Amino acid sequence: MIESEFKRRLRERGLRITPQRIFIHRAFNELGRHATAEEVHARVEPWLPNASLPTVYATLELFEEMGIAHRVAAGSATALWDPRPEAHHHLICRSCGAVEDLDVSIDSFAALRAARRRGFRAESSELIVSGLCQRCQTARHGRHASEPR
Amino acid sequence: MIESEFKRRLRERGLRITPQRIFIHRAFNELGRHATAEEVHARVEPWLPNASLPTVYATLELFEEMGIAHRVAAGSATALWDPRPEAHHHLICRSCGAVEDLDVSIDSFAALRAARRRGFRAESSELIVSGLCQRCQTARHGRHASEPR
DNA sequence: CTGGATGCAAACTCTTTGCATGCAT
DNA sequence: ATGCATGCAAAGAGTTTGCATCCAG
Repeated sequence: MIESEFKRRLRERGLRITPQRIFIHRAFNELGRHATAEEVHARVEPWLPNASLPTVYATLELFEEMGIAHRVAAGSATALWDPRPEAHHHLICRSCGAVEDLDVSIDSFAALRAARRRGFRAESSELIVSGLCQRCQTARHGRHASEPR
Repeated sequence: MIESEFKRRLRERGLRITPQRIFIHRAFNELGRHATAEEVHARVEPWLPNASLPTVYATLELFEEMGIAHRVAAGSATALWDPRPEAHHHLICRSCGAVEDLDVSIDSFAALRAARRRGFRAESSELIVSGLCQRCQTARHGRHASEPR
């Protein structure tokens, strides 16, 4: 989402347009894919040296409410936010925790209908494929040391 | 999985058959669905008052390696382990964090094939549908207080 | 016996909260 | 001027690690 549109939507909601929100939005867009709060924070730092991590968290939550960001269901790993508007899915390595995008389309119509029947208001759906990434397959016993989980 | 089979598979791997492993396995099976480590631990307590939470964690991880349990990708919520062997999917309320099973079948063949093409060894796939559960839809602004996230 | 498994306590990471200050409106 | 948003610090939750002890094989 472009910046002017973002500002307009903030105004619509009666929310303040602050430098933090603007720069966090910019950093988030530039990062492109499933970024952690930490990564967003690091990217904002050069522009706003005093920006705090709690503000980044609050702003990412705001983005989620606005539909700009989507928190990726990444198992026990660190929370990831994904800025892509198009539907897509994720591969998650159960050994090292790496997350990759998967650009295939999945027919989740039956699932969404079943959800609605149960009184659940579905907003998005995402396929999580878990297994072992290429690196972890070759590493002994499926887990290479010196890697984040 | 029945207990004798479980013991056999432990032996196969050269792992010890300890009371903790037996009772955690039993508790996990009896709980049935997406249980937290805490819940498993509470269930084991009457049988083994000194069982520790770290042991429960270690054992659930072991179950996952053995293919007995599956860690549910539940966003930022507390980790859940699911004992069901059959493929199924989950509804996750973005407001209160509740997780429900969804028994529909999804054709994820294209996704699994795409994963394999990328060198990823897929072991399981799960559709995560996020949105608002019935309770949170009626609660004001989509979030009822006094509920776990 | 022997080393893998456990219990305990403590550390660690990520995320959220409380509160005084500041700034967008 | 007004009160929402921020920064800082600290708390909180969940999970993992280190190490001495114990017990299954």
